[in-house]
Amino acid sequence: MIERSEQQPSAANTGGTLARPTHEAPPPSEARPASEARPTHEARRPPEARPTLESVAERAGVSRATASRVVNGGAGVREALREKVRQAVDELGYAPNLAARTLVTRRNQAIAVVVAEPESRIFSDPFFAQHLRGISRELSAADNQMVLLMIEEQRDYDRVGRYLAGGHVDGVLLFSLHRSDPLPHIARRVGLPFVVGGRPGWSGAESDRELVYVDSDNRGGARLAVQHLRELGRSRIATITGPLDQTSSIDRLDGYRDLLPDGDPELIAEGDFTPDGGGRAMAALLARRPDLDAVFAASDSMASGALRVLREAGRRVPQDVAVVGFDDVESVAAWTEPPLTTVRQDIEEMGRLMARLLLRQLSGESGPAVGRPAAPTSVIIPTRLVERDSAR
Amino acid sequence: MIERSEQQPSAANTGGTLARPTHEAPPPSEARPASEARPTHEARRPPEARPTLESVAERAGVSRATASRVVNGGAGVREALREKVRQAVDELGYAPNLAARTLVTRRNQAIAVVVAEPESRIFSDPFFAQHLRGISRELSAADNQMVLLMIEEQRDYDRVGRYLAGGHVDGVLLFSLHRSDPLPHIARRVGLPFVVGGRPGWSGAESDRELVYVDSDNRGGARLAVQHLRELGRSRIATITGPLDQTSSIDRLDGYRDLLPDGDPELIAEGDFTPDGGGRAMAALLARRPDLDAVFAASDSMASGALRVLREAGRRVPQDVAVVGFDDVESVAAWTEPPLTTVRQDIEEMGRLMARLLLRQLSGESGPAVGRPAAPTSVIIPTRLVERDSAR
DNA sequence: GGACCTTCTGGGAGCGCTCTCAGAGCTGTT
DNA sequence: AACAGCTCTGAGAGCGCTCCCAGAAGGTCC
Repeated sequence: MIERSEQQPSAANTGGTLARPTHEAPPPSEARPASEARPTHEARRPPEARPTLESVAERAGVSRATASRVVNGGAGVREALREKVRQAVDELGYAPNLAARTLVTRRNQAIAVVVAEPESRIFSDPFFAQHLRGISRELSAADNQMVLLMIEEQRDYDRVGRYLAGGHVDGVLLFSLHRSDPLPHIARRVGLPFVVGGRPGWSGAESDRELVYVDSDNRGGARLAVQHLRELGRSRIATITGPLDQTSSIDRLDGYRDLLPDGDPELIAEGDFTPDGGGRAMAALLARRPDLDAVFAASDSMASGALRVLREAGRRVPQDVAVVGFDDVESVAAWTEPPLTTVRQDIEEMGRLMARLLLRQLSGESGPAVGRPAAPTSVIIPTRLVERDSAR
Repeated sequence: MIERSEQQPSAANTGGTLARPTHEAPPPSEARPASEARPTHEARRPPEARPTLESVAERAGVSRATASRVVNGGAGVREALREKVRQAVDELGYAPNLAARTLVTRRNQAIAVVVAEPESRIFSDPFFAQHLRGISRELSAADNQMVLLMIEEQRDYDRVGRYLAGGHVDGVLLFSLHRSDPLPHIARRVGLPFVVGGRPGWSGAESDRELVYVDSDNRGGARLAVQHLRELGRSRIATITGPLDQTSSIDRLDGYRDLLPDGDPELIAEGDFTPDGGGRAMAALLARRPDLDAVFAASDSMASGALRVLREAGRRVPQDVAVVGFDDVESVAAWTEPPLTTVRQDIEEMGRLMARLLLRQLSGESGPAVGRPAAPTSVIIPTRLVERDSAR
C-alpha cells in the first residue's frame, strides 16, 4: 500500500524499476499520521449542542407546540407567528432530530432494501445500480430514505432481522428470493410491509398469502426473441438457459417453449449466466445438433461466450447461426463481435415500481379502511427487442 | 404493462401475433386488485404493541435499568438475573427501539453513503455494487447500517443536507467529488466526519483542511500498463484518456507521462470512458500517427471501442497494435476479441477501506484525546496488471 | 352586553431508552 | 459486633419531539 498525505506523488517516485506494490494491503491501522495532526475533533465533541425545537420556540417567543406546528407545515398558526418561527429556524440553523420524531410518530421515512447476495446475480450483473437508482428516485420523491442491507452469510439474516425488528424502517424491498428464503417470514413477523423484486422461487407453505412482486416479463421477452428468429426464417432454434433453479431462467425457457412446444430437447442446454458457461453450453449444442441455425441465450453474458465458441467453430454469425441474447447490458451487448441482438428490460422502472408499490401499501395502512386503494398486485414490466447484427 | 395475480400467464396468452406490450407502463394506480382482497392490514394497525424494555423488566421481575444492562452486554449483573432477563427477551421477542436508543446515546450505528451521480461514472460502470459490498462488509462487522443517498438534481443537495443534519447517521462516505462540490462543506457544517472515495477534484478554498480519501493507484496502474507495453518492445505507444476533468483520468495520464516524458502529444487522445468515445479517439490516433504500435486506453470500455476500430482498420491485435485497458471489468475485458490485457483495481477493498477509515474516525472521537490513534491519512490501493491476449 | 362559537396557543404528558446516583445487601476486617 | 468497602440493583431524570386538550382571544348574534 502506498500512502500519501500529499495530493499527488512526486514524479520522483517513478524510478526506472517499478516497485510493484504488493496486492495485499496492510490494515490501515498502519497508516502514517498526516504531516500535521488534525485539530482535536472539537467540531463534534461536545456535539456542539444542536439547536432544539425548544430553543427555536424560545427565540421566536412562542411555545414549543407552536414551533412544532410551523416546522411541520404551519397549519393553524397565524402568519405573524409563523414568520417569526421560520426566522428563528433559519438563524439557529435548526434541523429536527429525526430520532425524537420517530420515537413519537412511529414513522421513519425510511425503507430497507435487502439484498441476499449469494443467491442473486445482483453482484455479477450491472443491474444493481439501475435498480437502486429507480428505487431511489421514487423514494426520495416521497422524502423517504433507503437503508441498504446486504446478506452474505447465514448469520447475516439475524443481523438483518434484528435491524428490521428495531423499527428503523417502515417497509422492506426484497430481492430475488430463493426457495424458503426466511426474509418474507421475518418481515411478516415484525409487521413490515414488503415488496419483492423478481418472481419468488415458489409459493411454498409460508407464502400462501400471496406476495407482491415486480418482475420483468421474462417469458414474454423470450417469446419476442424466438419469434424474431423465426421471422428470420430460422427453424432449428436452440436455447441456452440460465440456472434452472432461478425463476427468471425458468420463465425465459417457458417463453421459448411457448413458441416451440414440439422442440427437440437436444436444442436446450443449461448455462449459468456466465460467459464461460454460455460457451460450454454452446459447444454442447453444436456437438448434439450441428445443424442448428439460431440460438437464443438467456443472458448477454452467456451469448458473448456462445459467440466466441461459434467463431472458433468457424460458424459465421448471423449468416450460419443467428444469436439473440437477453438483458441488453450495454457494455456487453453493443460490443460483442458482432453486436448482439437482445431483449431489453427496463430495470430502473422495475426499481421504481417496487418502491411505488411499497409506498402505496404504506399510505394505505394509515388511511381509512373504507375507500382505501385496493391492495397492490404484482406487476410485470414489459421487455422489448433490440436489433443489432447478430440476428438481423 | 401486464399485470397478473396468477404466478404465471397461461400459455394461452401466446397467440400467434404477439401483442407487444407498450413500453410506457401506466402508473400502478391502475393495478387490478388481487382476486381476493387482502385481509385488512391489522398486522400493523395498531402496531401490535411491540414489547418494550419495561415489559421485559416486568416479566423478568427486575427494574428497567437492569434489563437494559443485560440487553447491552449484561456487565455487572448477577448471572441469575441475567438469565431471567434473557429469557423474558426471548419469550416476548423483544427488540430494542433504535430511535429511543439513538435519542439518548446520540449514536445511530448508521453511516450515509452519498453518491452524486451525474458527475460520477458510478452508474455506467459495474463498480458500484462492488464498492457497496466492500463498504457493507466492513460496516456490518461493526454493526453499522448503510443509508444510501443519491443525488441527481441540484435540489437533491438540500434533501441530503437536511437528512445529514437530522442526525440520523454518524458519518458519511462521499463518492468522486468534483470541483467545488458542496458535500464536504455540508458534512463539515453538521459536524459529521467523512471519507471520500476517489481523489477529490482540487483542494480549492474550502478544503485547505485536507480531506481523507481512498483511491486506486491510477497513476501507478498506468505506469504498469505502459511499462508492460515497453517490455513488449513497443515504442510508439499511444493513450486514450478519460475526460480530463476527472482526477482518475488525470492520474492515469500522468502515469503514462511518467514513463514517456518526451512523448509525442499526437499520441494522446481524449475519450469519455464510453466504447464509442474510445473508438473515436482510436480513429483520430490512427489518422494522426498511422505508425503507432500500442495503445493504453484508460478504461476497458474505451479499449473495447478501440479494438473494434482497429479491427475495422485492418490492424491485427496484438501483432500490429498491442492494447492495454484499465479497470478489469470482467464482463468486458475477458470477452473482447481478443481478450484484453488490463490493469485491475481492487474496488471492493476500496470500499472496505473507506468504511474502515470512517469507523476509525468515529471511535477516535469518543475515546480519550491522549493515546487516541493518529488521525487517518488518505490511502491508495495498489493495482496490478492482468495479462490477456491483446498485449502479450 | 352577554352567551356562544371559532380560531389560536401553550402546558404537559409521554414515546422507549440510557445512565447517574443513591442505597440495599454482602463480605471481610478489626 | 460494628463498620468499611464491595458489588448489585432500581428510582428517576431526561433525550427532543408530537399531539391532546384546556383555555385565551377574538367574533358573531340576539
